[in-house]
Amino acid sequence: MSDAAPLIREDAPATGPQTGAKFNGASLHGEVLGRLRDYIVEGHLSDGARVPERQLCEMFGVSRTPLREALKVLASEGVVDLLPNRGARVRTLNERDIHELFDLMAGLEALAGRLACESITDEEVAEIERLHHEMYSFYLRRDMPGYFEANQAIHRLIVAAARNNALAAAYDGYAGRIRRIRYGANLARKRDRWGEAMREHEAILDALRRRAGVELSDILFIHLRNKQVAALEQMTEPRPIQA
Amino acid sequence: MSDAAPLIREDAPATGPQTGAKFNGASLHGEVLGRLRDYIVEGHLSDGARVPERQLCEMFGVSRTPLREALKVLASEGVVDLLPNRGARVRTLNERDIHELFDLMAGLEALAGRLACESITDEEVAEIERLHHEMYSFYLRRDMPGYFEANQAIHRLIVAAARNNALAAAYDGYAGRIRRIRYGANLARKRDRWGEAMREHEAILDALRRRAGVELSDILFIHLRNKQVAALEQMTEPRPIQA
DNA sequence: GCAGTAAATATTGCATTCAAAATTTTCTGA
DNA sequence: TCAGAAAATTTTGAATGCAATATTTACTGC
Repeated sequence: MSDAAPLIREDAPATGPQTGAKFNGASLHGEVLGRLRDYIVEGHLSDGARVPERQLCEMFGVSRTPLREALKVLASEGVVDLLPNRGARVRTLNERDIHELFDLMAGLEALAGRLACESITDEEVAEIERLHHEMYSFYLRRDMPGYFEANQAIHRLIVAAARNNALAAAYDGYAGRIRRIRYGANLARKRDRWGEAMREHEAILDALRRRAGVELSDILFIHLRNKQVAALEQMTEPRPIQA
Repeated sequence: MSDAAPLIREDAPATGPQTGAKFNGASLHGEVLGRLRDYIVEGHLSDGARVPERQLCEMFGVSRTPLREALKVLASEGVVDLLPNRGARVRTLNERDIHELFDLMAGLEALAGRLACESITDEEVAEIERLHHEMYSFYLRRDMPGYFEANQAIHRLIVAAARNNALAAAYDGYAGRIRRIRYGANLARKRDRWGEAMREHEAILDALRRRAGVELSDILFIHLRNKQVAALEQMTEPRPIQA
């Protein structure tokens, strides 16, 4: 099992390098949390499978303590379920969960839009306008990845303009959980839905320019609801995400 | 060190009895999490004070492992901050934090109202009506605690009627964090604000009856914004909560 | 064969241990 | 007396140990 040396963990499998700046590397717990969340959200432990504690420890090159701490946090985030004396199980999102999360995100973005109108600067609006035009040209060129990126950037800017860290944190958290589904939804974007989305974005930009908070809020909600429909269609139709 | 008997831990200080049914007693971690969160949110560790790990362990009668697991979760909830190698610090809510949380709650309730209108049953509306009238009579009698209770119940029912567990979980989480401030806000409710709140509640009920989602959403948001103003006034005016 | 049970194994939850910080206390020399 | 350094102490972060519970495997009687 364990030979003597490896405590130093410089040889730990794939721990150091690829971690980038993304995870809180200050503590093992922080790093393991980030990596494990990604690992699970990315679907590597698909299905309601038992989370193999020991195995993950070896994989991350840490002891069970920080791993288990990370699991508690993931449980509180709803990423895994904790069964008494039976460990953690991956909580796979069923259609209803996705529906709920999309609605919640829609509500958060609607809120962000409303708040943003209260304090967004002309410069920020200009930046969003710029991104909007960029996105539009991606649309004309049928460049999905580019479009997706610009789209995300706009939504992020709106959330940032809301000047509410608690909201931003909540938004990021949920966005992380459904990012795979969102991406899938965009991949399968049908031509007509795409055009519709562009038109909605026109309305978003317009409301933002006028600082029409309530209106923007409503448009954003509907916009995300429509995206949800597309995502759910994509989810059920082709294949259940992981075959 | 360990003689045979004491593992049973029936003599653990103040662990068993007062735990009530509130916390997830299935695991020590779950119980400690609930109790520690309460302990902190109730203000027993006020100010940005260092969280005394050892002391809390004794107090809860557990080892550091479950306590530290709980701390990680509380950190992810924003209740404490984790300083590398320097432990956890109570994160005290400044005025801005409270403003942010109130706005976020307002957004969540606005969402709940909108969703509720999509699927609330006549029975549920009737129950809310009943509570509304109850609340009104508390208002007439100037019975603050009773009013507060009925008020909370109405808001909870609206969230429940949204049929969105993710939303409900988020709502409960944030509500827990600011419950002390909310209570304070209600205690200090000025006569005129109270009457205003009642009128807003009339409008809420009316919109709910008509299943006017967008309208209800807007009323709820404004209602909570007004409550926020009252809360912040109360917060800054009298004294900073803990002397 | 195979349902049902008992032994063997693995996993879990928590306590304990230990090295590396951080903090506090004690010393030192103006 | 007191600023600054050194030593002692405490606290932290993480690994390891251990009893209790689950799970798997091996066995028994049909």
